[in-house]
Formats: sequence, structure tokens, C-alpha cells
Amino acid sequence: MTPDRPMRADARRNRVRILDAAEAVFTEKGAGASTEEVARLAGVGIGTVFRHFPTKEDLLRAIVTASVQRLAEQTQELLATGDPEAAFFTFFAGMVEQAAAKKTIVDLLGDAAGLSTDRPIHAWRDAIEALLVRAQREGAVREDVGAPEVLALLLGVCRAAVAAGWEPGLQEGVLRIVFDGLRT
Amino acid sequence: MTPDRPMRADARRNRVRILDAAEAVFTEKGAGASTEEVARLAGVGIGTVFRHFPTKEDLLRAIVTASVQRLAEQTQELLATGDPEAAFFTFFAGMVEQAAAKKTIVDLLGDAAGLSTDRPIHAWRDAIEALLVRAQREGAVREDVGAPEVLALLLGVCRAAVAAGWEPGLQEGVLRIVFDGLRT
Amino acid sequence: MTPDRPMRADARRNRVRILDAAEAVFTEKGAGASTEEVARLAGVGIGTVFRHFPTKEDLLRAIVTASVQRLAEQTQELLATGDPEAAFFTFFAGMVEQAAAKKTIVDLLGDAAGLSTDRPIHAWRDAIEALLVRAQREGAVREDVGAPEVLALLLGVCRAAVAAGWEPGLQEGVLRIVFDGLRT
Amino acid sequence: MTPDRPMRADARRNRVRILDAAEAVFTEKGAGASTEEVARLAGVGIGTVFRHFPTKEDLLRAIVTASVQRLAEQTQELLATGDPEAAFFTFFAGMVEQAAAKKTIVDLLGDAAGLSTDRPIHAWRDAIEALLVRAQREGAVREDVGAPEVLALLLGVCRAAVAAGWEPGLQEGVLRIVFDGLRT
DNA sequence: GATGAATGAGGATTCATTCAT
DNA sequence: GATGAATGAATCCTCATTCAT
Repeated sequence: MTPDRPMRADARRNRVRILDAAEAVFTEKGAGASTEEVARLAGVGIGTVFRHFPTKEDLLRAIVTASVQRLAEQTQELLATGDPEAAFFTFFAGMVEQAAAKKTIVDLLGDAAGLSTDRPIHAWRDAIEALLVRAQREGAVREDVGAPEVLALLLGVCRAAVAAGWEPGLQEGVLRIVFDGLRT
Repeated sequence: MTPDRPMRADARRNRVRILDAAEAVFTEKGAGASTEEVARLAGVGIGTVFRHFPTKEDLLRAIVTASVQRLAEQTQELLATGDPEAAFFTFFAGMVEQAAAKKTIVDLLGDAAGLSTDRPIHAWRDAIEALLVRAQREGAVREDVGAPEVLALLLGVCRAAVAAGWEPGLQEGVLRIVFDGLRT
Repeated sequence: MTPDRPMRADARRNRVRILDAAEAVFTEKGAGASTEEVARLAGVGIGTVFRHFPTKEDLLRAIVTASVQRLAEQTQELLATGDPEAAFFTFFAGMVEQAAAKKTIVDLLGDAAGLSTDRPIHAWRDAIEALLVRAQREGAVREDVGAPEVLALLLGVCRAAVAAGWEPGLQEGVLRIVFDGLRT
Repeated sequence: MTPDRPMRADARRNRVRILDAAEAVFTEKGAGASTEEVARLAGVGIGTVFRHFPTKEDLLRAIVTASVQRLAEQTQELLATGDPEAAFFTFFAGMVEQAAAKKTIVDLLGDAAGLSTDRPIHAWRDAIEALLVRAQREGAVREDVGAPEVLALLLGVCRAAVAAGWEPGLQEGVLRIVFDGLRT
């Protein structure tokens, strides 16, 4: 038995290609899209997809995890920024901005974000919390708000943005309300 | 030639049973649940379901429409209420309260609400707008907010509530923020 | 038990309407068309159709029989004609002419004509035979040809005409060949 | 990316088995027979049938194409024969001979032959035309006949043969007539 | 490890036929 | 007799998953 040999180079390459393809396919056609189509776009056999992700659900989870990882990184970068207030609100608006393009991710994220103890989700929530606390210390956000509220509000607005294909101006209007509610 | 006779008693009974079953099934298992299961729960043959709703999509649309109709009625009742401010915010909170139980409805609603020109959706939007205007006249809601913003916010928060199975207290926290944002 | 009471007036009227509708529907859409559509076109309930024709197959048989009856009558009329040669070849060409419009009938006829001992089929075959014999006596058709050959040839050419949607001139060309083959 | 590798051995084997089964089933029970029965007879899963022929119509088309291909080959072989007259009439009689066994093929052929620009149909028509021209040059077939007339006549007689389950001697009688019509 | 052929359960939909109204 | 609602077997087709090559 060869325990945990590091993945072969081509295998690692395939894994990435599959993940990219899956994100593209599921993002465009929803979670109902077929695994076969992912394989086709990735340029691998269907068998290879299932070797890497034994279940469709695993694959779905994996792209969410990857997405969250990127989100966590972006969010952490904002922490290095000088202006805590701008950082916090920019983060929120930026997320909503991206949301429209990523229906499926947002949907799945909603399912996962509440409970999941996955590593990347945690990292992301921590980053959000840090952003929030910093802004609160500055007096830019009211004190009686916690990370869960922010996350809930964020996902809510993202989902709404995703669903409706908002007419111009609507997004700004909604954010104005939410931001005023968040301010002191 | 048979002139538009009113629907036979048993047919009307079945129609209702199917609608009820469909709401139960799709609400619990999502829109992907099988039509056959709806038939089983309704206690009718699969053919009967398709006689009443020639397409699964028709069935889905029908339960959304029915839901919206109920919502519109509830909302209109609030218009008869004395206190415009309470009416508006009660409405909003009440919707979110109910949302958690109705995942699928909220999802489908999101798809429909933006564009649809269906009668019941319209009625509902009108009622919401009336509620809003009344509250604004009272000075309870800021002037630069329109029905679209309210609807978007409402659906967003509902969807978030639906997805996460919110821990206790979270819902209140989120609503406090949104409501403060909406106030003058 | 009331044996064979004559059919009620409305029942007889319905029977005819159903038969007409069935011919129209099956002729246009093929034998695969649904019985329900026949009922709709006839302006009666589906139950009424099945009361008159307990099986779809019965209905199909009935319209074939009716068609053949009309054919037999037409053919017999030609027998009253003065010119035996013209009568025979006119009959043949006329059948082929009509064929294109009646795909389904021709198809079903083909299945039935060979074996069936149904009354109307018999009548029709007898008329054809009479037409043939008369033409032979005149010396217009060769002697070594019998009714079965004529019928087979007739149905064959009809079916070919039905299937192909013949380009202009083709029908004449084919008939010229067949007729020359039939002549002395 | 997988470059057009030749079909795997087992896949090719199955494809043939499916085609054979389909020809058997559809020939016996008509085009309305179920795809599932084809799968059963072929000894493969229903999924395999649909993998090879994504649509029932594709499967039907495939067996027609295969049939026509065989016909084209047979017809071309006759072209290598010494005696043009015998070749032409043998071809015609042979086709009719085979027809009886292949109801469905002949039916579908009729639908296709007129218009289709499929490769194999074309090849077949060319071969027929060559046969015809050769026989005409010889003086064995009248000059005012073209390939379309021959094809129409051929399919017509085949269809008639198919439908009726001809009694002995009838086929010869019909062919005698047609052949005399075709001769100079 | 990679491949893609095979599998078969599952799902939407149709339609002949029955039977309560 | 007429009606049309109910029925459910049958059909086509999809897709996650397995496994021989």
C-alpha cells in the first residue's frame, strides 16, 4: 500500500482543468448540467472526472470551495488597505457586483455558508469579520452588528441580484439602503 | 360542442389536492422532485396531474401563482390597517418569517417577480407599493426608495433566510439593519 | 333485453360526425393521431367515440370500410358507361389521382385489401373485375390479367404516389408504362 | 482532447448488434416498435442504444441507410454483368422478391427515396440509372422512360408486395405487366 | 492513471380505455 | 346515451456511476 504519494503531474493538471470546466459549465447552465459536459469542456474522459471527484456532489462542493478560497483571498487583501470604512463597503459592493455572473456559485454558497465548517469558508468568514471589526473600531459601522448578520445580508442581496437581472440603478438603490442601515 | 361548463366537482377537488401536494412536495424537495411523487401524495394517477397541468412547468407556475395570490391578499389586508408604519414593517418581517418554510416558492418567485406581467404578481406589487407610499407619506420610510428596491430587498432577505436556516436572533439582527436603512 | 332497437337519431348523427372527423384527422396526421383529437373535431366527448367504436382499431377499420364503400360506388357507376376501355383506364388513373390526398386510407387499404372478406371490399373487387372483364372483351386489355393483378398494381402505384409527392409529369409517365403493360 | 480514435472493438460489435436487432424488430413490428425491445434483442442496455443512436429516428434512419447501401452494392454488381436486358429486369424482380420480408424498410424507403440527398440513396439511384441506360441502349427498354419512373414503379410494386402477402403467382403476373409496359 | 462504452434507474409525457356523473 | 375526468401502462430519453480496455 503506497500511502498518499503526491499526485502525478498530469493528474494535478487534469484536476485543475476539470475544476475550471466545472465552474464554467455549472455557472452557465446551473447545477443541473451534466457531468459529461464538464468532461468534454475539460478535454478529459468522463471516467477521469469521476476518478477525481467520486460524486457529482463532490465536484459541486469542490468548485464552491475553490470559489470561497478566492473570495477569502480577495477579502484578506482588502484588510491590508488603509481605509477601514472604504474597505468594508467596497468589499460588500464588489461581492454583489460579481454575483450576477455566478448564479450557481451563489446558490450553492448559500446552502453551505451557514453551517459548513470547511476550512476555506472559515477563512473567509474570519476575513469578513476582521473587515467588519476594523470598520466598527473606526466608527463606520454600528456596534450591534456581527459577522453573521453581514454574511446573511450579503448573500441575500447577492441572491436577489442574481435572480432578477436588475435594471440599472436598482443595485445602487438597494445598497444605499443596506449601507445606511449598517452605518452608525 | 361543449360550452364552458364550470369544472366538474370531482375535477375541482382533484385540482386542489394536486396543487396542495405539489406545494408540499416541491417545497420540501425542491423543484427537481418528481411529478410522480406529487401524484402519489395527492392520491391521484399520474395522468390526472398531467391532465390538469400539461407540463411540469405549468404545475410549478401554478403553485407560485397561488402563493402570490395569497401573498397579495395578505398584503392588501394590511392596507386596511390604521398604522402605516407598523403595516409596512410588519409586512416585511412577516414575509421573511414565512420564507424559511418555502424554499422552492421563494426561489421561483425570485425568477418571476422581476419581469412577469402575470396578474397576481402585479396585484401583489401594487399592494406593496401602496404600503410603501403610505408609510412614506407618514414620514416612516425615506423618500428615495421605490417599490423595486423594496421588492429586491425583500426577496433577497427571504432567500437568505431560506438558504441558511438562520440561528435564533440572526433574523432580527438582519431586519434591524434593513429597517434602519429604510427609515428616514 | 331490448334487441337491436334502431339507433336513436342523435346517436346516428354522432356516428356520422365521428366518422367524418376520423377520416379528416387520420388522413392528415396518420393513424398515430389521437382519438381525443377526433372527438374534439367531431364536437363530441371522447366517451362517445368509444361508445360507437369500442376500440381505436374499430374506428380505423370503419373509415376504411366507408372509403371502400364510396370507391365501390364510384367504380360501379363507371360500369354504366358506354366505353369499356375508357372506363377501365379512367378508373385506374382516377384512383391514383385521389391517392395522394389519402395517405392513411391507402396504407390501411393495402393491409386490408388482400385478405379481407368484408362486404364492401368484396363489392369493390367485384366492380373492378367487371370493369376489367368488359375491357378485355373489347380487346382493350390483355387476357392473361386478372382482378388480383389489377388490384395489386393499383394499390402499388397509389402507395408510390402517396409516398413520394411526385414531381409533375412523373405520374403520367408511370401510368403510361403500366397501361401499355396492360394493353394487348 | 481525444483525437478521432477508431471506435473501440466492443463498441463496434454492439453497434452492429443493435443495427441487426433494430432491423429485425422494426421489420417485424413496424416503426412503432419500442426501442427497449431492440435493446433487449441486441442484448444491451437501453442506454447503449441511445448512446449509439441518440434518437429513435436516428436508429430508423440508420437501418434504412444500411439497407440502401446493401441495395446499392447489389445493384452495382449487376452492372458488371454481360447481359444488359437480363440485368435490368433481374434487378427489378429481385427487389420485389426481397421486399415482402422488409415491410418497414420499404415504407421508410418510400419516404426517403424521393427527396433525400443522402450519399447511399444517391449511389443507389445512380446504379439504377446506369442499369436502365444500358438496357435502353440495347433496345430492351423503351426510350421515354427515366430513372424516376423506374424508381417509382419499383417502390410501388414493392409496397404492394409488402402489404398484401401475395398469393402464389400474383407476383409474376404483376411483373409481367410492368415489364411488358417497360419494353419497347 | 486515463478512457469512454455500458448500464439502468428515473423522469416527463402520451394515449387508449374505463367509469362515475 | 353523452360526457369528460381518471387511470396507468408504455414510451422516449437523460445522466450519474461503474468497469473493461
